[in-house]
Amino acid sequence: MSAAQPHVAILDDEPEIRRMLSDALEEAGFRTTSYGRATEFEAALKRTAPDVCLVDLGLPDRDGLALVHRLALESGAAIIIISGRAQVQDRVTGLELGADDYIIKPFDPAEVVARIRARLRKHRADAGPAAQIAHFAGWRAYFDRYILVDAAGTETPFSHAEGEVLRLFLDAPNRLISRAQMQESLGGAAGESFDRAMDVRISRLRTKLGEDPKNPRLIKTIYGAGYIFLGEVRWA
Amino acid sequence: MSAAQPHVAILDDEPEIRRMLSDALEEAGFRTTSYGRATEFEAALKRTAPDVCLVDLGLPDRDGLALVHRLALESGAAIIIISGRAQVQDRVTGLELGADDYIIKPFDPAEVVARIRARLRKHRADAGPAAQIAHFAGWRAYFDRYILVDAAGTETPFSHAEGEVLRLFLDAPNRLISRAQMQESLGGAAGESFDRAMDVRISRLRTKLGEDPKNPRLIKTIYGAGYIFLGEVRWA
DNA sequence: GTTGCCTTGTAAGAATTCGTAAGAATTTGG
DNA sequence: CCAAATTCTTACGAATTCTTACAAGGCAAC
Repeated sequence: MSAAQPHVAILDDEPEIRRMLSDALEEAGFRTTSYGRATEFEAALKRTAPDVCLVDLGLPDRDGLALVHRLALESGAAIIIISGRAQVQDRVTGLELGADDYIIKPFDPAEVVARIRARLRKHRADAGPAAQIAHFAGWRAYFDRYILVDAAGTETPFSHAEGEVLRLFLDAPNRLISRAQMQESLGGAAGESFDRAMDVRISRLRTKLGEDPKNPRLIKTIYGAGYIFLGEVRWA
Repeated sequence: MSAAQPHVAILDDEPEIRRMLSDALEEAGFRTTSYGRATEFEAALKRTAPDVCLVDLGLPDRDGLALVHRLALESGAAIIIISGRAQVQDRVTGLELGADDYIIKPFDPAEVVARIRARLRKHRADAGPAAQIAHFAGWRAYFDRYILVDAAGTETPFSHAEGEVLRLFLDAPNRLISRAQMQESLGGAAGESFDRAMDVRISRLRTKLGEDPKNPRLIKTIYGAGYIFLGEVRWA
């Protein structure tokens, strides 16, 4: 896969549609090349290897499905069919022949972008799942390694239970989280375990974050309502 | 990925739809498990790792999109949303949150099958033919010769049982693997053999990898949840 | 066939994690 | 300022997991 700007190749015989797609895709941060005929397209494939191919089936100069089939076998790119043929049978055969997705005309460019992103994301994820790291208030939380790192670089391990609470906070900073919400998000089954278990989890988490019990700066208690995590959080 | 029969997990609150999907999928050669509630589904995920998850967004007991998001981060499975909400915006957010595909109700089972196949096909193609050599954290593991080689070139043999565990880890690095999942992937028969056998395998593997028991850097224990293998893995 | 080495599972004691209980501290309302 | 409710923290115990030790089984060399 190309580095920063994934390359999307567009094959459609209608210039308007090519234009619409390339505009939307470039705005979304992709590099695009467009072709109106299958022969041009195939010639270009010999020079460059796009990450994604958007192929319209209704081509004047070649059978679209055959082209898709060849692409699927020979190219490593993700192949997305765009077609006016909306029958289920069309979609099934397109997918069976090797397409990775099938979008029906008329389409919304936003959905095309989202589907392309989904394909690329999975591609990348297979190489190695993105590390889940959160930065906040001088801390870094590595959820895959279960450690906290402070500004000085000191590592502090945290347990799974503590990590669940921390993740909940970091996913919704500066927002009140009621005790009931926590129970539901974490404990799973409702109302079983003792309320105090949650307190203890939070208490232990606060200790590891070096909070002053008298004056917590990160995890604040809202008496009678719940908790709130203060600070700016950046996920990487 | 599981061997011959890929495993598809179905989460939908309507029994009729579950039935229709599982029938179609099993006829197509998949193994299926069905769940009507998110809690059941999540509990099952701790025991087994499906290859594909079909998730209905209209769940009674949990926010479907939040569930999809968590799945995308924590599970290696392909995630396909099935939903009655047909707006483009719904589809875009679903895909942005980590879904690999979005199918609108009412759907044709044949298309669902085709889309699942498309996901699995790409998955497998990326994985390529079973590689025999893995590089990670300065080590090289030669699975065909049952040998570990460290950065200095020193060779350490490992046994078949140890190799099974190691391969499981290297196939899904930086991802939590529950004890139950390991049993299913390795032990074959469910629940018979003593739990401790797995511990001992891991313990021996850790020893060969020169792990510090107090502070393991490669194979981490997540109390009550399972194990996680840390590091970048490259197969050759 | 026997010996010896290697692999694997089982058992038992040690260590870690997490939930519970109980007393202390804090906040709210009057 | 006092009483009641809520929350915090410490200590303890149950459950889970780690490691070491030992025994059973397999395989190769002799």
